[in-house]
Amino acid sequence: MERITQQKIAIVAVLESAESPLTPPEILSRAAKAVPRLGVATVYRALRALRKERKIVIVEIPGEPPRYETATRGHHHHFFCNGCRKVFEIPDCAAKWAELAPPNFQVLDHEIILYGKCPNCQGER
Amino acid sequence: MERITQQKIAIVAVLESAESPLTPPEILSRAAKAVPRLGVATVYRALRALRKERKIVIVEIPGEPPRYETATRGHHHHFFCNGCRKVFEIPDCAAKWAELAPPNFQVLDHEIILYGKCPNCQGER
DNA sequence: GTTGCTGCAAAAAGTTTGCAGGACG
DNA sequence: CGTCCTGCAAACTTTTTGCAGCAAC
Repeated sequence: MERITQQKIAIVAVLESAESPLTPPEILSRAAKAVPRLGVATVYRALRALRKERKIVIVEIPGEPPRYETATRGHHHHFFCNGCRKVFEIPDCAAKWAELAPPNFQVLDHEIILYGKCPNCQGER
Repeated sequence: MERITQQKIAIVAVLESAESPLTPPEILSRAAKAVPRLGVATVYRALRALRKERKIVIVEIPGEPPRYETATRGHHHHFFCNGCRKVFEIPDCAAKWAELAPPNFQVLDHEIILYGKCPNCQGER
């Protein structure tokens, strides 16, 4: 049903070797090194397909363009640096967020984003 | 510097009387009842101005279009119902999220979103 | 050899901007 | 009455779609 193409291979490889989540244009320019004639449409189609296969995950931070990362990192959340505008991973998530919801609300999932300054950006701006 | 216009008055009134955060098209159609010739551009410009004045706040939920709500509700977070796709307010936020960040990261703000089923949508789908 | 995937270009959706005229203070 | 704001249309940005040819199985 789903074919394994050079384009998808390249996109997954790019995300695997990325130090942080990437935007579609970033993915395109990096993957184009392996597949020169790669186009935007293919990137978007591949991202959608890979997401459906649960191979990658979308990272959406308010006010920022959508980014993507591999799904091989397990459950975690993100820290967004207001200085360098990079996304960092927050390793674990010890919590019972369900308790925050009002009674009778069934909590199935959650998303947490922290904002601040990463070690390199403290004291600036 | 900032003028008080009929358009902004109408937009704020719409958001004040809204039961949940609204998208720009929703704001436009509701505010147009008070200001018939209201256009999209004005809505976007007013939303930006009101946001700069800290009168309203943007609510961004991954996979959903941006929504806006009045800033008069104090610090809180949101619950997104996977059934009816409506946004609910989570009253308070008892937290020490700062502890989640890795050492040397300075946490200045945070965002939490819960996903699940609201009371009306449980048992469906 | 099929059939799904790709690349290109055009289209859609959402948001921003330029400009002439009108409303606010 | 000067200036900021508005409405309209056009421009932009980001993502999606149509279609002929190509590549995966």
